[in-house]
Amino acid sequence: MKNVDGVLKEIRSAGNRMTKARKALVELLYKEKKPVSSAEILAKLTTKKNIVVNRTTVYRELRFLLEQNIIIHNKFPNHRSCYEISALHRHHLICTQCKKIKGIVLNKHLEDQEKNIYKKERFKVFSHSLEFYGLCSNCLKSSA
Amino acid sequence: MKNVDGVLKEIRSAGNRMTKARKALVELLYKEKKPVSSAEILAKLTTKKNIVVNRTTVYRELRFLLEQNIIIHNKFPNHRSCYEISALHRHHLICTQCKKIKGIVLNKHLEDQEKNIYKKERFKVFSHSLEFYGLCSNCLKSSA
DNA sequence: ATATTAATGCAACAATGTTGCAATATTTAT
DNA sequence: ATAAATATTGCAACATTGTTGCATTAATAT
Repeated sequence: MKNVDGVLKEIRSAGNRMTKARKALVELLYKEKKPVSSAEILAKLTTKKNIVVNRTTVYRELRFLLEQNIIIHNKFPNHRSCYEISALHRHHLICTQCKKIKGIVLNKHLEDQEKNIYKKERFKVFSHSLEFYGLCSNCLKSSA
Repeated sequence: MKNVDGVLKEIRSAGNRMTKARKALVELLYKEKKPVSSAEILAKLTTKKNIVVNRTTVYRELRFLLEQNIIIHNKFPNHRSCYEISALHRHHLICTQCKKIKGIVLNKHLEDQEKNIYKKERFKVFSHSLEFYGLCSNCLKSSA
């Protein structure tokens, strides 16, 4: 699993420029370790990194990172569109009340499923997403 | 598993009116048996059902059906927002090339996982989504 | 230090979804 | 079958998320 510096180096050696926005965005997403929305990214870049970037730039940067497969794009129901470092991707627990997202690790069962799917359906799986929706321990308490 | 008429009856007995748009939309989604986007719904209502409805009405109707838990809202990466009858919900195979979506049935393994998640994380799961992304048999052929 | 060109900001646009309000249609009761 | 009550509709205007063209600016190789 690549770390921040590895990814930054890789971007450079692929012939891409290292701008402050690009660097800050990758670092931010690595620090967050979970899906973050474009609006949150925009806000956190200015507050936490003191970097003022245009909305357009953020979207262009996100698209760039998506094309490089450095990040992935998550869309959850009743949630804003989110982006996260693909190397840090896990399955998610998504609280439908407070909207918090937490990554979890599951066992290897899904990989067997993917093989079965090819046998049965002739559909070649390249990736999957698995999300659980419900109430986190905090919201469970407050709703009790 | 409820059928179209059961659902329509249930809507009525809960004190809601049965308009042609509402009826047509539920019937359409039952017929499709898979996630459909708002734009597709709008188009198919006019072409297949000969019913002209405003965009606003479609969205309001979708929200109504969501609140009644009759449909669910799916958002897949690189895909339009989709809606499907919750009773017909399955896991999906999503072709990243032709964008076609197919429902599949998986075994019961996930339910055990949900119990484990509560034990480990104190997160109470109410629903989940599991999607596989890849190439369908057609697109596999044409890309070979 | 300079030339090259990738990345940026701005304004304008596109797609999807929401809201207020007056008009209309579906019910329920008569 | 008709009228009263109110849920639903259409329209226009707006919000959010994301994209595009174009002139300007900044990162890199030499």
